[in-house]
Amino acid sequence: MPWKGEKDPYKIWLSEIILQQTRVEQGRSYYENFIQNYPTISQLAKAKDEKVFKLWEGLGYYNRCKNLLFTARYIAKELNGVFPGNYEDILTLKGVGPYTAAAIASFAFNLPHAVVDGNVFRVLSRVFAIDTAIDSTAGKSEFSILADEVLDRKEPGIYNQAIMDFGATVCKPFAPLCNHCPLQKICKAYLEGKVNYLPVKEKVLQKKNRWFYYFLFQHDGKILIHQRLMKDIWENLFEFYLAESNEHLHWNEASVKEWLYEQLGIEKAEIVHISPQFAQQLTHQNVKGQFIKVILPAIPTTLEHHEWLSLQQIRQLAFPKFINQYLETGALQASLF
DNA sequence: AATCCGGGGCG
DNA sequence: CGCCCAGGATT
Repeated sequence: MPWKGEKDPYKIWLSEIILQQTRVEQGRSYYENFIQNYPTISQLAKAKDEKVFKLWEGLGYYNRCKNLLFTARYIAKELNGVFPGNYEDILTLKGVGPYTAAAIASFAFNLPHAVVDGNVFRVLSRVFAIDTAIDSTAGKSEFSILADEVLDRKEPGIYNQAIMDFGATVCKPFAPLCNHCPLQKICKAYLEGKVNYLPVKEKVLQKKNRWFYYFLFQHDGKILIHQRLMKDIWENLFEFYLAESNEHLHWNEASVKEWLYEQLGIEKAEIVHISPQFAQQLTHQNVKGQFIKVILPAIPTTLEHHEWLSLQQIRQLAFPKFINQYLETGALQASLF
């Protein structure tokens, strides 16, 4: 990893935020782009929200990006640009929880705080054959205490890196390399034949189905754009005019015109195109939908206080992948539609 | 304590 | 298709 052996708390913090629930190979290029654009925390603090979100586009969990900016500005202004140097103060930073605080404290300042991430849960649950659910409050507490007990207090940074590397490459979720494992003789799960049953999780997550029908309203060379600011998926990202449904709707020119009239009072509209179905799987919901291009000769009163942007302005904005899938088909050319 | 937040990779 | 990923915030 490019940040291995790194001692700059800014770079460690940035990489750890990027790597929350994110594979190293997925986050690497994002990390490099951020460091190239913002080599120091004060430069990140001065950045415009829109540019930072554009850099984060596609990485997911967009509140990480919001908190990243907030914390950069907090450190730049309130702490004179000096990154906090102890676990308790690091933990107070927005977007920084127990894992990230321990990672920064141990990697940057060699302080004795044990990281407990998905790798550590897995390694400890197997080596000690603990079947307490890792997603329960009791489990989090039990594994944190155990992780602290087995931490190497002389080299906490190296130890933390090592146990996570070990979990990622040897003690893997599926098909772990028990045959070559140096802990074979002391691993309780291996000795008891329980490796494939650990760690234990108790919660099963439910998936919802949602149908997103996006109207690309064009008027006078501009398109209606909306920023998602509600507590929902894709917070702070941009989108077109959204009609959401909890069921599959079948659109044709007549049903679109009827919908436009009944919902928005639009009488004159040219239905240019109705896209095929698009879909995206999220961790906790399935999003399906279509995109409908509409040219409006006049802006209806119901759409007056929305933002209308040119293609050039739209290209600067960060969109969810669901929309980018559609845009990548070449749906928005220079001549619009 | 329960629920929510993305997107990618892998078997 | 289900699970997991160098987790955290909110309610």
